Amino acid sequence: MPELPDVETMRRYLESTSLHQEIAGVEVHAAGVVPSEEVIEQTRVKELKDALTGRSFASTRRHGKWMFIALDEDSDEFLVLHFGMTGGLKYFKDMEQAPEYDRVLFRFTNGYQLAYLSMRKLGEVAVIDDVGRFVHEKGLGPDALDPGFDLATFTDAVEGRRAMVKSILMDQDTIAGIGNVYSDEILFHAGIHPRTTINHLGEETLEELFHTMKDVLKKAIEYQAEPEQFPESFITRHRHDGGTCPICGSALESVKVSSRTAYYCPNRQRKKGC
DNA sequence: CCTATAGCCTGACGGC
DNA sequence: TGCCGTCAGGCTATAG
Repeated sequence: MPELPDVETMRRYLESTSLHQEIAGVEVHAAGVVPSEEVIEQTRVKELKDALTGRSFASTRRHGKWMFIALDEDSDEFLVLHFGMTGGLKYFKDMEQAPEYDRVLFRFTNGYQLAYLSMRKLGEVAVIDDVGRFVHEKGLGPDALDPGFDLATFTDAVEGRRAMVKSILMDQDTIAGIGNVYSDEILFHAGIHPRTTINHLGEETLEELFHTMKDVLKKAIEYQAEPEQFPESFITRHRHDGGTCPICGSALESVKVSSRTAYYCPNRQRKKGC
């Protein structure tokens, strides 16, 4: 689930539910998501609780697949969330409504609580004091939907590189926010075979790829990153064994790229060069 | 620079 | 039904 459109949807969900309420307490049900060596695990959990209790969520930001939540209006401290492959958020009141796999629970004084869920515990919950530095230290590239991330920046970033185009799209150091599913969706609409090496794309195709990337991500956000709501022309709901192209009806094929399974339409996505 | 692989963690699914 | 292998929308570290 959690690629850029999903995280953006969750960010909006958090904004519409959880801002400006005092945090009464924090429960960590699975310390695994609070990064630490085992010996200092309890210390890190305590740090998280101490940093949040009595504060409130003031505003949110997102960079790629990372969400940042400001603690109080003029604080430099941020709660940072990453959702791994199976993470999510749920705001609820009664414990009967508690979701499965709630790893960290932020309890508000109004009796409601926000749960950070992660079935596979592959995400991360931490408190940081400088978003810019955090993004820099992670080596993240520009957020895919940042208006400042324009065509020229994109072509500069891939200039001289010869990796497969799907690998480039998924490389968080190059562009932050795109994962396996949306790279497939983007390449499908751009008509590019996932194993095409990027140096074999002509200038025009590269430009089309860039605009398609922006369009697909924006469109997915419009539909709250819910594949069931996506237009029929999207490949996401069809990207499984036995799936067919929603446009031409061809049987979809799959191939490994960066150890991930890429689904594509062999008719509409011709390998270009290489 | 690039690819492939393993590992983290848990659950779903298919085959026998 | 149970057991086993494989795979899954993430990221990192490592080797070649």
